[in-house]
Amino acid sequence: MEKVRTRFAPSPTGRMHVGNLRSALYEFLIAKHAGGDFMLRIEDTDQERFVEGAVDIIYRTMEKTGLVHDEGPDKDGGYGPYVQSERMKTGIYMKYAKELVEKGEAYYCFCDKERLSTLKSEVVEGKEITVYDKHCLSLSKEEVEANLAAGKPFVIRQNIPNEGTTTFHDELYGDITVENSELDDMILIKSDGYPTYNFANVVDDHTMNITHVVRGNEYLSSSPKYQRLYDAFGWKSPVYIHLPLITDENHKKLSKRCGHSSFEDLLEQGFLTEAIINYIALLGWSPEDNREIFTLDELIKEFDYRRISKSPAVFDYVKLKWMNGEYIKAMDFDAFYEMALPYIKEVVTKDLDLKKIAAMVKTRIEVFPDIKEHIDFFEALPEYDVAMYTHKKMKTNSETSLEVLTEILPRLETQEDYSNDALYAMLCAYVEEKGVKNGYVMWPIRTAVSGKQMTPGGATELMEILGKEESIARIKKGIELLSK
RNA sequence: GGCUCCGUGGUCAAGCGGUUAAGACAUCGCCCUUUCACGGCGGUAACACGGGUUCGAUUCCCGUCGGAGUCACCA
Repeated sequence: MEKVRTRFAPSPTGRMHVGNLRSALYEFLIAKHAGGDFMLRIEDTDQERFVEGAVDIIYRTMEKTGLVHDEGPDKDGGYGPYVQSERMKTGIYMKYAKELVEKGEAYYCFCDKERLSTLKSEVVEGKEITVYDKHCLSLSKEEVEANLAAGKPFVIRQNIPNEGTTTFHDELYGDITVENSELDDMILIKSDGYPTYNFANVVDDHTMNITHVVRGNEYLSSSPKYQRLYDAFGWKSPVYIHLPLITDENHKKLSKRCGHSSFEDLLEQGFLTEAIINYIALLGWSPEDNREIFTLDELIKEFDYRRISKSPAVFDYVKLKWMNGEYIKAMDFDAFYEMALPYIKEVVTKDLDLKKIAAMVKTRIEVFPDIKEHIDFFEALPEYDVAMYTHKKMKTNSETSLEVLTEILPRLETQEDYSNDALYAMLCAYVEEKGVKNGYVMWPIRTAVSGKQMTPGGATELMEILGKEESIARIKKGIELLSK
């Protein structure tokens, strides 16, 4: 069996779209699962859309996610160049386009924008749809030569007959057949001499020996044209695997507008790379068992592309957050601390034990920015309502709280050891003396010390971090509030 | 609009002719608890519809409806 070769072929036009990243992931997994090679090719044939720095984003993303390529612009494997603009300089696309012209499978077209605009078109949903009328196909060889000699701008179009049908096979979707009359004579070589994506893609995939073409579902409808290209050249077509679309909550193709459509967006929002990869692996694919948490290596082992689903998948931000939380909980503390520190420092400037704060918060957050709302009270006691002292289950209210706080204050003042354990023991002794439930005492103290409904730890844990002086000040403040 | 694809709970999904139709997220309730969270337990919730084929359809076929994608000198 020949070695499996897949490729990730992004265009450097900006951020790494989640859909693209998933394509890269699946391409990587399909190759690696089969012990094959995964290749990176840069498709920069559109000079207008090229964005400076976008190639770096691609490299950075691949490295960060662990999708290491075996071949690429930076790693020659004998099939280079791996950047289409460089490949173009070798004349490869023009050479093959001319071969097609020779065969009558393509032809020169000199129609300008003006003539094209006179073609009958139809406006559907705000989009103008025109079909080229094969006008230049009737040009004689002499006319073509003359136009060329005169330096007239031209494009080369694929020649698709109006009769018959074209069929291609997709591993997931099966055989797909369309009427040739539905297929437009698409442009292969643009007037600037660059190949279109459609053409460069086919030529490159073949010449670079790609065995499995894995791409988004949006290419399904243009695949018959690619198939005709392979047939016209007499090339063996690759195995096609079209991936189901990833949509937003409205079931529309994921777009920048939703705010989390790119890998970088997600990173900025505090997600872990591993969690993102794990999550998107499960968007459109499922393992044989019910497992959901996978490392990249585990995915390589389990990934059977025949289990990729056919229907589109909604990108569920909530579930991603849950998964990210799972990863955070499983994280090594030091690694977590390093990542959490900037978020902690954003709200805590006082000289407190940040490690302890980090440890408290680790199991309670889903994404790093969640940290802020959990710990902001450490910096300064927020304004709070005395109603917070009332808790049905703890059987507490303003009166009982006032009593507890006033009774406990002297003990806190004489208490030397402000460690969690010591404070807890001290309070428990008080609880026993009074013959009440733990919460009856802990609740008002925790409230007074934090001023919050929700905190990342219990009363004594908070006091340990806040320290004696601040804890007492806050208890006094609580007494003051409750006395009113 | 033409063409193509898709159609199991709100979401991701298992299922591949006979099942009490898994599991996860979300949601709800209970328990635990130094509040919340975590954790544990439990609940609500789905085969789009109509015809076939079959002893038997979520599963196969056809149609309807619904959704999406695509129709560029963008990829």
